[in-house]
Amino acid sequence: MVTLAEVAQHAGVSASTVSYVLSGKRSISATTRERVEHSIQQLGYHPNAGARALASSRSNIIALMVPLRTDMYVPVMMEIAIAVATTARTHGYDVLLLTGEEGPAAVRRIAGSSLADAMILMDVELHDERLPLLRESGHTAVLIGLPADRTGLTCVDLDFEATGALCVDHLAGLGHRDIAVIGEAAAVYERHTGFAERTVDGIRAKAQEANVRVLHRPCEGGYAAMAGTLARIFDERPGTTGFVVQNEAAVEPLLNLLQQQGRAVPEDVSVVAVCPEQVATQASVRLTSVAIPAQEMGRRAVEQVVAKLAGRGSDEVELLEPVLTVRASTGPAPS
Amino acid sequence: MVTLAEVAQHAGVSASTVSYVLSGKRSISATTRERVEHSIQQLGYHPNAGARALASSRSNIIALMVPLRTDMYVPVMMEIAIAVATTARTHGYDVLLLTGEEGPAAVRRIAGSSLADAMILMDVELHDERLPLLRESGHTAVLIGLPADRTGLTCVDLDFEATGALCVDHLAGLGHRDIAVIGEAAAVYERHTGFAERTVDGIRAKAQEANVRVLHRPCEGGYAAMAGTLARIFDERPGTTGFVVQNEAAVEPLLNLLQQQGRAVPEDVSVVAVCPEQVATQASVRLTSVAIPAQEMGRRAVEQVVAKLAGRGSDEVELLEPVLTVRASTGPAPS
DNA sequence: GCACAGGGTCGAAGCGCTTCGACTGGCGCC
DNA sequence: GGCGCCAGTCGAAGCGCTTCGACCCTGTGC
Repeated sequence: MVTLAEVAQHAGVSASTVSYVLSGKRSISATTRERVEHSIQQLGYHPNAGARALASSRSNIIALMVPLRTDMYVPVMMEIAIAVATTARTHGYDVLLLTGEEGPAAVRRIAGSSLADAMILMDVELHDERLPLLRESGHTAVLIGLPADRTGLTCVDLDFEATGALCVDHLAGLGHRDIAVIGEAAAVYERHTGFAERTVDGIRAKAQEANVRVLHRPCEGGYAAMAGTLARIFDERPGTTGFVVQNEAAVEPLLNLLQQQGRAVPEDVSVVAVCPEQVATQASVRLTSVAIPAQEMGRRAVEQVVAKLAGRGSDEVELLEPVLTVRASTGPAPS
Repeated sequence: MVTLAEVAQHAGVSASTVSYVLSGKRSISATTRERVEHSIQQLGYHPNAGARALASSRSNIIALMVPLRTDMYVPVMMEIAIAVATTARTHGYDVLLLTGEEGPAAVRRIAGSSLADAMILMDVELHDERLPLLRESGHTAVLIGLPADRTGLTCVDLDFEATGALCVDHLAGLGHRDIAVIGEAAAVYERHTGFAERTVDGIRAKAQEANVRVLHRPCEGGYAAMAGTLARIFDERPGTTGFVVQNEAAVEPLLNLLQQQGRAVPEDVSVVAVCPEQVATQASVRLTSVAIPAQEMGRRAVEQVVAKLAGRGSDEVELLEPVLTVRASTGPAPS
C-alpha cells in the first residue's frame, strides 16, 4: 500500500502539504498541487480509511438501520436504502448496513465506536426503543418516519395523514359514501408503526369531514388473507364502493378477487392505493394511487444528515407532500 | 469518549493488558480479566473503530456491492443483503453497502483505502468489468453468481442449470411436450447475467434429453408485457401446456391472464416458477416452484469470506442444490 | 539448590493520517 | 525603506489501538 509519506517524498514536499492538497484546507500553489496530484496518480495512492478516521475523528460513513421485518413491503425499503447509498456517495460518504436484528444495542455500538459519523433510522415506531439511546449518545441522526416524541430529532417522511385524507377526498368527490380501508398486517399496528396509524388517522378525519363511512381492516399480504378480509368487509358493509389499499402486497389479490366476484373496477367499485408508482402502473388495472416517494425520502434523509454534520443542521420534521395520480381504478360511485 | 488508556488506568493495569483481555491473544489471569472487564462495563468503553483498523490493518467490515438495476427482482436482492448483514454480524463484521452506481471504480476505492477487509459482489455478469480489478487488487472477495472465468475466485450461487433441468424434468414427467419459458427482461440477457443464461441452458439440455419442445421468450414484468408475450407464445405454439417462469414479476400476470383466457391451472396448463418461497405460496394459485435460496446464498457468501480471511480459504465454486416443491400449479398434461 | 520453562504483565514502537503553530519570502503600503 | 501581512510550506505532535520483545515470578525436574 502506498502511503502519504511516499507520495510526499515522490513529489518532493512534506507530508502535511500532500494532506492539504487532498483536503483543500489550506491554500497550495498551483505548481505544487500539480506535482502532488501527479505523484498521487502515478503511485496509485489511496488514503487509508482507518488512519484518516483516527486522525480526523470522521469516518465518512453513515449507518443505515433497516428493519428486517418480513411484514414490511420490501421494495420500498430497498429503494430507500439504494437512494441513501447513492446520495451518500455523492457527498463523499459510504453507508453501513445495519439490520434490525441487533436492536437498540446497535445504536450504542455505532455511537461508541465512532464507526459512523451519523445514523439514519428506518421503520421508526411511535415509541421506538432506539430513540432514548440516540438522544443520550448525542450522535447525529435522521429518522425516516415519525416517532411520538421528536424533540431534538430530525425526521423525514411522507405526510401520511395528508395521504389518507387525499385518498378519501378523491373517493368522496366521486360520490362514494362507504369506504373500506385495507390496512397493513395486524403486527404493523401492534408495534405502533407511525405511518400506518397516521394514514388511518388522516382517513378518519377526512371521512368525518366529508360525511363518509369508513371500515378499517388490517390485512396480511397474499390471496388467502385478502379473500377472508374482503368477505368480511362486504358482509358487514354490503354497500361498500370504495377501497383504500395501504398494503401493497394486497393490491393484486384484491383486484383479482373483485374481478372473480364480478365486481368491475372502476364501474362497481373504486380502488385507491398507497404504493410506489411502479406497483400502480404495473397492476392488472392501472391504479389511481398516492405514490410513496421512496427515493426522495432516502435522498432527503442523507441531505439532512450531511447538513447536520456540516453544522447547518435543523431539528425539523420534513414532511413530503403526497401526490395523488388518477388512473384507471377509480370512477364515480354507482348510483 | 472513553479510551483504552482510561480503562487501563481505572483497572490498574497497562494498556496492552486491556488490549489482550479484549482480543484474547495472550493469556490473562482470571482476576485481572475480571478487573478489566469490570472497568470496561463501568466506564462504558467501546474500542474506537478507526484506531483499531489502523493498528491492526483490519477494519472488520465487508463491502457488499449490490446492483441498482431496476429490472432485477428486488426482494431477492434485499433478502440476500439482509442475510449478508446479519450473518456478518455473527462473525463480528459490519457490512458496507455499495451500489452499482459507482461501477468498477468502487472496487479500486475500497481495495485501495482498506476500508473493507473483503468484498461480496452480487449480480455478477459473465464478463464482469469488476473482476480484472478485483484480481489485480488481490483483495479477498466472494461472488454471488458465476462469471465465465472464475480462476482465483470464490463463487456462491444456486445451481441454475440444475434448476432449469429440474423444472423441465417435472413437466416432462407429467406428460407435457410443449413448454414455454417466460424469461427475464431482455436487458438481463443482453448484459449476459450468468444465472439467466444458465437456467435456459439447463432447460434446453434437459428438454432435448426428454424430447420436449421449448420456446424461450424474455419478458418484462407487468401485465401489458405479459399479455403480449403470452399471445405470441400461443400463436406460435398453440399446443403449449407447460410454463416455466423465471421472472417473478411475471408470475401473477401470467396466472391472471391464463385465468381470463379460460385456461385452467393446472388442468389445462401447468406452471412452474423459479422464485422465492413466499412468492410461490402467496400467489393466486399455490405454485409448484424451485426456491431461490436467497438467505442461504447470503449466508454462505459471508461464511466463505470469513473462512478466507482466517486463511482457511478455498477458491471454489459452491453451487447450491435446487429443490423443487410441488404445489397446486402443475398437473398431468391434458390428453 | 539451581536452571529452566512458561504464564502473566508491561513498555514502547509504530499504524498513516490530520492539524496546529511556526517559519519564510514576497508584496503592498505608509 | 521598513513594516506588517498573507500565501505557501514544513515539522512535530498526536489520534487510540495492536503487537513485539522483554521482564518477572512461580513452579518443576533433576
